[in-house]
Amino acid sequence: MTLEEIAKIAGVSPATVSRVVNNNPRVSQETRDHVLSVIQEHGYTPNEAARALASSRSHIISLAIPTGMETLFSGYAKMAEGIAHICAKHGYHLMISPLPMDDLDTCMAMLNNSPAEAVVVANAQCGPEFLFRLEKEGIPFIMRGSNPPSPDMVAVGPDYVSGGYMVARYLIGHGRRNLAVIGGPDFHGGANDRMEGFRQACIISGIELPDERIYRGAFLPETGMEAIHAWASKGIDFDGLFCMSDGIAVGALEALQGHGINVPEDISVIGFDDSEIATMIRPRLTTVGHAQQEIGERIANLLIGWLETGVKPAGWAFPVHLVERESC
Amino acid sequence: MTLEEIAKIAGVSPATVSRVVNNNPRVSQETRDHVLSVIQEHGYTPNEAARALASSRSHIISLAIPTGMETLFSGYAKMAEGIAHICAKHGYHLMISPLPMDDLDTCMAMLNNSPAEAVVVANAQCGPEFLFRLEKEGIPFIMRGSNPPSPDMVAVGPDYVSGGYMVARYLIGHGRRNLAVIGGPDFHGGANDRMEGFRQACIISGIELPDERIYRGAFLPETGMEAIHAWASKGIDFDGLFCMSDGIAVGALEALQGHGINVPEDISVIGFDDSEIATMIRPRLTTVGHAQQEIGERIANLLIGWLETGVKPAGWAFPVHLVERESC
DNA sequence: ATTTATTATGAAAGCGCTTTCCAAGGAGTA
DNA sequence: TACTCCTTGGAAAGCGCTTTCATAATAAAT
Repeated sequence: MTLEEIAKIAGVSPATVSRVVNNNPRVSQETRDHVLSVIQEHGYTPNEAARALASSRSHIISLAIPTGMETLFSGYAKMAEGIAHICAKHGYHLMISPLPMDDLDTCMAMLNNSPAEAVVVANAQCGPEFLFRLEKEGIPFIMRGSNPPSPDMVAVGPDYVSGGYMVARYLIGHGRRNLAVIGGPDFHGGANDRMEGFRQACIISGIELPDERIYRGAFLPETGMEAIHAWASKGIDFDGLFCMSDGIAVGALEALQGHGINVPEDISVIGFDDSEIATMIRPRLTTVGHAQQEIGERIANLLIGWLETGVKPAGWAFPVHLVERESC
Repeated sequence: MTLEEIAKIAGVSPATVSRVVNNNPRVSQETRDHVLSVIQEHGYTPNEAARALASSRSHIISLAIPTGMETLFSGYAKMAEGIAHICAKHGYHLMISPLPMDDLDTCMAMLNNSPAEAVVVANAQCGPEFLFRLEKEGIPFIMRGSNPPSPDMVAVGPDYVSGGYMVARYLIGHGRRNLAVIGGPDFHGGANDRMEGFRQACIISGIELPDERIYRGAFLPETGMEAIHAWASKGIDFDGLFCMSDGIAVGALEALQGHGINVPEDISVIGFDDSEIATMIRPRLTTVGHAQQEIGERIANLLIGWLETGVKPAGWAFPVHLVERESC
């Protein structure tokens, strides 16, 4: 079934059918209903390729993720579903593009070879150069995260600053005074945001946070273990620990156990992300949750709006919430 | 830059450029090199939409996953990356389509509205009806898994039968004689395969496996807990437990602890999938691993081959391996 | 030298849709 | 009545590529 055939059957021109299909108002209600019924009856589905060619709009959004980071990707699964959900609703499609972030030229080539007309960057893991390249090439994109490298990039993600703030206040509320932090990479905007919020809360509460009790590394269990061991060997003491990801917390918890330290008796530990593992380890991890799927939905809505209207939207920070479990 | 412009610059016809771009052998090496250099110099990228329209080949593969099963989806992340990787290599693209599996008509409509020309079904979780629909509509597809509902569907996945076999033998090798199994849904081919292999090993080893020690449910921690509690309340005893997924094992382990049973001292527990949690829980879970990414790559290669040659490939079962950790 | 098989290239007709431009008719206005 | 304005619908020109068919050129066979 092609548009033209439908036109013939309905006794109208192809232009009219196209208008009906695309909700163009320049058709009388009468004609519209008639065409619609013919379409219904004959089960017509527009050819996406033809539509894309004629309108130079592919209706395809690409989700860029760094290759080799399966774990990260799986963390973004809920977001992906949120995006896909909204896409489907608006007749868009979600494509996933694992990109070798260490080779930006290849990345751009892959993106250019793809039919996607916009991209959501799912990792602040990659440095900012990638984002600058996207901007330079004029590809509409939204980054999932906060703290974009340039103020006119649009970022949508959890409100990490208040996340960090919340954690510190909670720890302090539990009587902890000697706080420590194990965080993500230095260049990671989200990690820096969490740090900032955490610091603010410390200042407000009149609590010191010496640099030696801050350890930055990857968002992985290994980093957690490293940090604990490093501190232990230097005899650095603390009673409240903020791990910037649940993965880090898993490692930290294990190392702590190894050193015969009890959680939550001796020290309180808080993670971040409220991922699945949080309920699977012992003690169950107190952590900070954010609405992954909702974020995905917002990103998709914003991006689609941008594509349709041509006006770049503003970013958005989603509130986060503390999930109390057993590690504090 | 369009093909036509390249043709003009190179002083050849559009047809020739097209042939060069598509590796059509009907071009002399000389011409080919020349055109290629012009393309290189001017940075030409073919328009995917036009190509799709003219050839009615979108080069897009859809990964169908059931909506709302984020956890499952995340489990398939590595596979997705494998697929995407091979796709990229062959100029294909991977689209993800969360489908409401409870409404097959909607599923098919969504698939038909998408530009995908083939699909990989990532969940044996959905009943077989979906697969039959795909077959009826003549959409090329490969299911990830084993034991397809119809013999002429192509399935690619881990060799679950030998996985189950391996587990039983291992348990028995550890001196366990009273075996028990907590498994996935009855309609799940993969679960049934594991069961079959497990049974075979029992028979060969002359070990009884009474039905009361087999509990089937979802692939979730809850199922593991239910099973343990059910058995405990009935006073059913066992010393070797096979959980058909790591998730189930997590629940079982927890329930076991709740009943004051020690693992691995009192009973040995083996999971399945070698997912991330396996190393994060205590005791670290002995489990069965399979090459997720490799499976994805194979699926993609097979599907692309099918698309290019038109001949339906044969399915494939990947060997699995036992990962020894602390729960046995 | 003539015919036949081969190979390399171009011309041109679409693929199925969108969109601009134009025409016709009806309503509103002077 | 003559004029302008607005609404609805059609005609037709592409969008950028693929692919069939024809043709020219070259090689092989007779």
